[in-house]
Amino acid sequence: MNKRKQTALNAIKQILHNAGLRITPQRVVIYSAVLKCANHPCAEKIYKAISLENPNISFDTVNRTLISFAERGIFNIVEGYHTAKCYDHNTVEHNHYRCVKCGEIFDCWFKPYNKLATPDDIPENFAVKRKKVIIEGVCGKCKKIYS
Amino acid sequence: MNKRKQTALNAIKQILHNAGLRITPQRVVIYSAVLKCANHPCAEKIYKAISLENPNISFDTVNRTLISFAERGIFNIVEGYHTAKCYDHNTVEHNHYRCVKCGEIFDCWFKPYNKLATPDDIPENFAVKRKKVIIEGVCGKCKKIYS
DNA sequence: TTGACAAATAAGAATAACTCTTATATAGTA
DNA sequence: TACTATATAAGAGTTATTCTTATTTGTCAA
Repeated sequence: MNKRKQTALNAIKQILHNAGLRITPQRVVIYSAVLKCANHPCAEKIYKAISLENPNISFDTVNRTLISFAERGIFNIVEGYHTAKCYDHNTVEHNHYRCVKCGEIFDCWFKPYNKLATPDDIPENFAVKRKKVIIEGVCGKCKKIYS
Repeated sequence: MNKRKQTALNAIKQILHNAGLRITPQRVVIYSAVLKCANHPCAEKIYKAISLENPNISFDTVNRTLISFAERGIFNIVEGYHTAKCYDHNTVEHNHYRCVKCGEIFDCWFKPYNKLATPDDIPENFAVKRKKVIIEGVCGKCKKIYS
């Protein structure tokens, strides 16, 4: 293992440790796979991505691991649309574009969306934690198909 | 049937007709049930609400009907969170509060959210249709339970 | 007003995405 | 190193659809 990989491995271990999670080979593999994945993968996608090199990691472990990562804030779950849960390894505040045809998610880094006003009709005793913006539309790929 | 009910029935028939859908007794029942329901019901909830008086309407019909209503803009599907699809009969532009503990949805009628700026990093060829705000937090009920 | 026929429905099977159960294994610490 | 709470694998179970097939029914055109 070269130096860069060693450093990355230590970083992962640190993150798991800080989250109060035991460091298992499965978790290291799953964490790395999500980081490596360009977009917002679901459990199935990660499972497929790792299973060739790690045929002994079960789907259940992938799913459970991703959920526990999300619960501890290591990843976020993308605001969903009744499809499989998708994970976002970038926990810096940002929003999402979403294609209503294919469900593809794109990041939106438009700053003003991070400082939206707080609404004036908050339900009784509702404690606001965060505000998210979803920009719905049709992506370039789907526009071609449907027009 | 009294006059008010007659008028309501005609209104439903008009809506279905305008949407290019055939007027069936099942659709009238399902449409009315969603209107009568206070919050944002899922197919299961509507099925349960109507099945006592209409034991011969199948769950599949309820589900299929709600989806076809949503496809034609009669209802909206609430931006979901990996639970059953929830429907919103109010198609006037508004946003939603969402309890991250129990998933309950509340309407947000804060006007400024209806005129958000268009972001400056729209992906190549992405056609923006609408922008939604989701205000995440913990509802009063759940705050009591978890504290 | 009555056929014709595309659309809609009921019932049950099939599927997708988890979620649980149980037995086994293993990190982390005492 | 031994112990024990955690974590894992494998497979069964659950939830929320979604599909298939046979049957029925709105709607329109004659």
